[in-house]
Amino acid sequence: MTARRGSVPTMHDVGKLAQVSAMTVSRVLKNDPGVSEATRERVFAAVDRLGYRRNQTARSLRLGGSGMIGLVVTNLANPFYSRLALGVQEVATEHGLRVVLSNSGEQADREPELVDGLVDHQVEGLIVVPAGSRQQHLAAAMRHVPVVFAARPPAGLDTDCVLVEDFHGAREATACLLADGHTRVAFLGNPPALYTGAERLRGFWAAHEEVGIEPDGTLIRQGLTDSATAERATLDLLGQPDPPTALFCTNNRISQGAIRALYKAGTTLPVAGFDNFDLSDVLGLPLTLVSYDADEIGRQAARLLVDRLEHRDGEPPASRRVTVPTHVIRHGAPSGDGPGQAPTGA
Amino acid sequence: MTARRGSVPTMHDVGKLAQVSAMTVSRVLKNDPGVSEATRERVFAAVDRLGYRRNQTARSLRLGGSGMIGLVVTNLANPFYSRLALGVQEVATEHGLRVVLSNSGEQADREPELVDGLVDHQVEGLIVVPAGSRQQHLAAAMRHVPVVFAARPPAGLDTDCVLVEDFHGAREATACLLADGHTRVAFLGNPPALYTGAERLRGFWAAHEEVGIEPDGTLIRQGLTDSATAERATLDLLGQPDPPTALFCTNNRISQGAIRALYKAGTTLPVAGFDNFDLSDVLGLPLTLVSYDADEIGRQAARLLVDRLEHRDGEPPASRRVTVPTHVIRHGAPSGDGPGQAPTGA
DNA sequence: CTGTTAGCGCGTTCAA
DNA sequence: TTGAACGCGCTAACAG
Repeated sequence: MTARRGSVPTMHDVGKLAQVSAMTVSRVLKNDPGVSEATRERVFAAVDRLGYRRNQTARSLRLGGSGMIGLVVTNLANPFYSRLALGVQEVATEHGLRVVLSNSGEQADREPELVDGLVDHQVEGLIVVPAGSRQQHLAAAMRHVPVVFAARPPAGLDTDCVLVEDFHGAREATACLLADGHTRVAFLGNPPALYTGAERLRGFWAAHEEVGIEPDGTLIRQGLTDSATAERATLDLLGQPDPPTALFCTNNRISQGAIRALYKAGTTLPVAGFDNFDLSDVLGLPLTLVSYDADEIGRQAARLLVDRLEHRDGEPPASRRVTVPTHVIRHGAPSGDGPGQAPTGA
Repeated sequence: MTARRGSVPTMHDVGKLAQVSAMTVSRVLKNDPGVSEATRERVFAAVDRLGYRRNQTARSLRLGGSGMIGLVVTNLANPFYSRLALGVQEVATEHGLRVVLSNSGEQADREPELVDGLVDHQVEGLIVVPAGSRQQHLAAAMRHVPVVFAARPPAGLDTDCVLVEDFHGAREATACLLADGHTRVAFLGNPPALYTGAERLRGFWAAHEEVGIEPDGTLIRQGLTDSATAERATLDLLGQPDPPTALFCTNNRISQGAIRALYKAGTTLPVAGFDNFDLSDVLGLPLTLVSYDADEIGRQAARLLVDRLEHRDGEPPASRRVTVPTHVIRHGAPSGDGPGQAPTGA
């Protein structure tokens, strides 16, 4: 019952069994109307009997299209990217496309081979969350297939991309803390070389300027890459002579690290951060989160890509930039007005 | 700079530019020793100039192997499965294999087409987390390629599979609650039709038997499918005349739903559950979690598959069943012996 | 309604 | 050291 070697049936085999040519089998399987009902049935019977399945590789070669698109993400273990991947899958499936997924593990140097490999496999297009700022390999890939950027913009490449409102979201969340009277808000950020890191810092800064406060340089920590580094940075900040009274974190992992640090230190501080995460509503902490639909980033990226694939033969449309909106969610401490979530807008 | 239509260069094009035959290009790209250094260089130059990439589809057709394996999971949004997918990726990459990922969304009826589609795409093998108990389509797929089951066992199919210690883990965690003196432990479980659901209930029951307690039927809720249903079930239990004094949850989503219910109800109850999850250590709840390495399930499954692929031509080895170990983690309430995690084995 | 021819891009086999 | 012929499995275009 396991895979029988040397036995994979071909159209020819099916045809022989059904007493027709391979061509007729092809027609039946394609639902070509010009086939008599009698032969149709014979063919289907033979297909069933042999367990025949069309060889999509051969079809791709003949038809010139693999029916696959490639997706490269930086870290599938981050719910953000798995949601993004689901969004891509959803739209791809609607269009009869299969998704080949690669994970760069945030190692920028691994990305080129992943991208090249996907191109070799004849994917018809690519959606990429670029891991680094070097993007020549993506330029090269664009000579073969359309490429859509997700979550981070292209650097000097003319192509579609889907972003979230990084600046706006960071500004808005920071403004919430400032409006609550905080004047010493710490910034816990990912590497500034990353677009999102830079952009969210800009938003943080802008919010301060709007209320006429200069952020204290000693409260700014950048280059945090995961929950553990964020935890250490937070503990460090708490131990400073003049510690912060609130925190702003640029992504979910950093927020979680900061929260863990506060927990271990036995302290509570208002925390704002980019990205919502599981159980954020039951932590009993004053939490201000920049939330958005990660699936939607994937869906939009897939739509842009599909659109380009469908207009392959005409003039390529001008490159587009889509932005997915953010909104701020506030969770209160349980001591506030009850344990429920405090709904909030801007 | 975008994909130039009608321009994808072939080996022939490269050969023309390098003034050799396509065959020689093929040899150069394959690192075939029998090529003069001079021509090698000319060929590589031409490859660079044209941005040539071998057509993997054509190679697959000729060589009879796509270099891809298929992975079907039920819910990529669940960190458990994205970790599993990462584990698969890791091992696949080591062996030069690419992973094509499909998400069944826990809809058992969608699974057959996903599996068939992957087979059509000439994947060399499949790793499947089966969504339902109907598995004929998987039997059919096994006629084409080896199939490894992950997280849930095959039903009447003779093939490899990787499981976690469902029974053992559930028994152990439940035993912890019972050892703490609880006699009314509620069971919040996923559908009993799922192997994991049944198995974990068995473990729950066994732990009770071992201390001579008969579980109260009114405290057993099965068929929970997500965090929301678990939350409702928990609230319902809490409102019963004779409510539970502790909870056992069969997976991460159910645990989270239960925790949310407790939070909303303003109550605290010891919770035990299968699967670890982010921030479980900072909730300040008495939490007993059955933890294990989800990546490892993927890695082991991939190893089993690769092993079969490598022995394709010999007699297929007898089917194997691998089990990934679990261990119990206990987090204390902050009122206990300090806010840190209480490390525990047992 | 059905079959034959040809070729998608590549690599194995054989010959030069 | 290099090239020509052939075929992997399938299907568009043309017979019949």
